[in-house]
Amino acid sequence: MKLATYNVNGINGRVDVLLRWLEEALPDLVCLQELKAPDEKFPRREIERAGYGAIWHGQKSWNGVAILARDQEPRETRRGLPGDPDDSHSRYIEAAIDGIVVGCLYLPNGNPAPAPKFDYKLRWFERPQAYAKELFELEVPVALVGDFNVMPKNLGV
DNA sequence: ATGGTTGCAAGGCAA
Repeated sequence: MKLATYNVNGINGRVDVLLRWLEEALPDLVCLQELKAPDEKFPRREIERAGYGAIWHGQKSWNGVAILARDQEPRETRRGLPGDPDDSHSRYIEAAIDGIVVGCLYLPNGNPAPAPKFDYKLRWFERPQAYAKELFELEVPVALVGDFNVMPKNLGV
């Protein structure tokens, strides 16, 4: 299985490139971030025509995530992470496809640091970590994919 | 120290 992730920075501004890439790369599963479009403006038809089923969690102007599956419909298992009912950002969507649970994540950028936005990022980070433990305990195949906005170590810059 | 880019959407924000 070929699983890909792509921060599109605007699904409608990038849809031609996305379709060309789907045709060339033929990924089985695609996690998209930064749709920057509300649900009703997701280019469902174009993506269907390219041979992909899709689920999406959009938002006007910012954020927004989607999962595409080649020749099938992703079965949505969750939208939004547990732990904060007031979270209005569309940053997580999850589906079951071919016996795998696929989580598509777009973690806050958090720049600049230090600043309130960075604090927000660190707080937000707690929920995917807690939820990942829940998923792990299910002992089913899971792929958590997306734009984590994180580096493996401090470069000291 | 400043200017440098892009997308959304209609001015400024987020990245």
